[in-house]
Amino acid sequence: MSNLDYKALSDYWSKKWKDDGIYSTDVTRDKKKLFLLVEFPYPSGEGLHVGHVRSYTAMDVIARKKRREGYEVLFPMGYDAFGLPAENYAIKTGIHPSITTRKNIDNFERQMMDCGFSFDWERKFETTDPEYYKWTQWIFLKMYEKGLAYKKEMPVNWCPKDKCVLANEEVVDGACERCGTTVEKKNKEQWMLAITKYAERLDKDLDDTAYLEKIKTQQRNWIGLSEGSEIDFKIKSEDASFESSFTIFTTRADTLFGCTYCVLAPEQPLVMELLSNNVITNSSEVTEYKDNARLKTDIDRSAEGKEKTGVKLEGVVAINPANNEEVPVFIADYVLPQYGTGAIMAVPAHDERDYEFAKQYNLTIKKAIFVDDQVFIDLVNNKPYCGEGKVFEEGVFYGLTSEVARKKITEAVGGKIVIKSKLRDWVFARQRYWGEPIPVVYDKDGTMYPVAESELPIVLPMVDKYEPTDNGESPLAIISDWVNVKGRIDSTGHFTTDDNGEVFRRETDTMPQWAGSSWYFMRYIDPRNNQALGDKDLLAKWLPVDWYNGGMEHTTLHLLYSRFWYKFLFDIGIVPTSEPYYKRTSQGMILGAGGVKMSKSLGNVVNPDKIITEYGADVLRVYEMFIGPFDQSVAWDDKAIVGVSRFMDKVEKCAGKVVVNTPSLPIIHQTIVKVSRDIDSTAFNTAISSLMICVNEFEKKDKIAKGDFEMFLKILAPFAPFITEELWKNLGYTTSIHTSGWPLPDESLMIESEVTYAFQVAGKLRGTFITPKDLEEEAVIELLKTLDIYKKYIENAEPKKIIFVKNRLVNIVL
RNA sequence: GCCGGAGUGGCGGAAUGGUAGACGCGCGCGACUCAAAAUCGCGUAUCACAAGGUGUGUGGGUUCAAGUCCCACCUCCGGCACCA
Repeated sequence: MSNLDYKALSDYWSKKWKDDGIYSTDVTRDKKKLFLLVEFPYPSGEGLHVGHVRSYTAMDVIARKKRREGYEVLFPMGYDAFGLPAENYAIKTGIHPSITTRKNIDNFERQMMDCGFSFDWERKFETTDPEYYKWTQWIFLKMYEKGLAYKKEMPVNWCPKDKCVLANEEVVDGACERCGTTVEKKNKEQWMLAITKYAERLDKDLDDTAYLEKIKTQQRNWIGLSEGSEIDFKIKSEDASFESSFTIFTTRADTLFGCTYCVLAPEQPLVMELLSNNVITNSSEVTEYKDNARLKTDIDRSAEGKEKTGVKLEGVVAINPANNEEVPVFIADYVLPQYGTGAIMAVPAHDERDYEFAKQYNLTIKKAIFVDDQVFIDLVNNKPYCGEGKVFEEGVFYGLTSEVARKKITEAVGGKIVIKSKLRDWVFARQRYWGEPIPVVYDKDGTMYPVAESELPIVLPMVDKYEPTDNGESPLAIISDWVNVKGRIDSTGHFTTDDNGEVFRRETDTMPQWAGSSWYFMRYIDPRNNQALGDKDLLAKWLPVDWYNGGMEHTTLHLLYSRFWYKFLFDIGIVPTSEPYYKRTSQGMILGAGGVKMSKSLGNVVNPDKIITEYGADVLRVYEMFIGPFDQSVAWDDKAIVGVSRFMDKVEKCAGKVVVNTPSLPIIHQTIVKVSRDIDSTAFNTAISSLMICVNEFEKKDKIAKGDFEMFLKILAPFAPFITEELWKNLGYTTSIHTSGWPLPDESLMIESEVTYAFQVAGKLRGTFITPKDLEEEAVIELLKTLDIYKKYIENAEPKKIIFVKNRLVNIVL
């Protein structure tokens, strides 16, 4: 066991580093900048998770190395402190969320200090600070000004337990992401952010980033761009007394000739129009189906899976613009109102879903495409042919490939090529207390006005009750001296408070938790600025973030949302680039023993405090870096920690063998090369492995050169900041190891004088032999021929071919 | 169904096309000890007494040489999913 008192070590050095400010960033300094970011935590009552430690240690290692390579590194930390758990806790206990949050933050901070992360704590802030959310509200106002924030009556996802509206992204398999309650549909007037306006850029601009490929792919899938055609269909009553039209969206305009019916989403406005014009002869049936669809939750609607339902609109027909054929029109809930135009042309011969529906309702199936006999074969086999082909219809399009036909046919029928996205606008409001107030007011007629910038921040008032009201309004709604505010509307249409003015009513919805985290990284650059969200020159200098590491679970929500906000801020001239993060990486999850998810119910959650108490923070850090490939999920293994603990003990022991006058070993120079390269490529596990190999070599020696050991400590320091600092001090240094230069290997000392060759016969390994390094082929073969292994396998046979790879192998083909 | 990622000892995992299993855990034997723990040393893919053979999910292929490259599959994990 070690002689070191880890607790005392960590307390001493944490304080010293803080006092000396060795990790603080001078953002104005004229040095090469590097902005490294990790996701700031939500300060839950559970405290720091070993998953946080994995992510934070990894970037801490990078930060420590880069500082010592001469970069001005910005590596900050803060807290994403608004959110439901604190509020739900308040409902249960009556304790104000700010109190719970404060307590949790203090605990998180203590834990992060214990871990020795080299954050610049001077830049810390919380999203719940009014000086911070002032700027969250300010961004909202700017979005409102540009028409990107708007209110809309719409069916929203409603969690009956949390009494709260959820974003689509927060609904997982039809249930509330947080509490698992089945989500209901409810019509509400909602604040929305028009993220869909940025869909194309959010996809395209990924090209300019260095995100991990899987992160790009996941974002692209989520955004779901597809290029297709919008084509108008006429619709009329059978007696031609009524005429109208609708637009369909299709990616397969090449199959337009195979359209044998059309389908509208039940929610399509045209359906209402047809009903109110009394042109549908089975209106009661249609109305019933429509009402049913509206009540269904998304999960009911899709859970029916393969069974498709729909109702024919009797009394009307649509006209296929390609051939002027009359086709029937249906409403069916397999057509989604929010995607495309909420209306489709159905081509059962070439689309799975249309085919299935056509079979069910006995509709005509007409082929529009051929590929040799494939289409025929498929249709006989009871399945549609959904691939590409050539146009089958006689006439000007005959024989055109799908790709060409899509354009030509779209053109011919007066349609247009468009790009659609699966993305929906972001529901940007919660009827809850613990969030940023939305900075708008309403007059007595209900007309809405944004507040003037000078009014910001709109501070969240203290309340006594946190329970949302039964009609789903925020508890803020009953704080009358906050909700009702006297003021006037200025010449620009903005509200300012004025005791002599009229009474207005504040918006009582608050922003979702994603708001504060959508721009937090920018604030670190200039965290105390009260004139702007950040000094323009400093933002220009420090943005974008060079490297952002975080969890895969944030790929489609936080990452997308923050990219959207950032692009908006770019458009209004606040930030210098259109992408916020240059590089994005993601650590794998840490699972419990046996590879199952850590959870309280399974009782397999590892508390970092416990590990630190038992082994010290250095061991925890090194273990988490050694545990497995950084980007892969790994199972926690209590037993394996002792290996790391032994390693640290060996390092300490080696310190006792340090002498001045003994030659440098090649291994240390090789290790410097390996560790440097591995840190840069996030191969932390192999970096630790090579450090272990190096110590094992040291151990075998009676004496270790002081220079060698110093270099060793220097490259171990990013991983194990406490012990290395202590041993460094013991070597007689008075300045921190963490401010020392990153060591460079001595190439001339790095090279071993001998190499081991593999000896192969016809590709099979038959032995090894040792030669001086860098011998030429002739000399090596010469030497080989004198050896027993050569005589044994080759004897007097004449080699057909000799493969020689210098310093590696000789392969003799007979 | 679509899109990603991964399959290597008892386990976590290493391997610019060039000695597969580094490093660590575990296990076995030994040293130290009255004893145990800790520590140190040696060993540890597999079949075989041995010579030698076989081995990186499966089947093919390219190559002097394949865990690595190519083709066809299988399994597991993650994401998306009636997206027209």
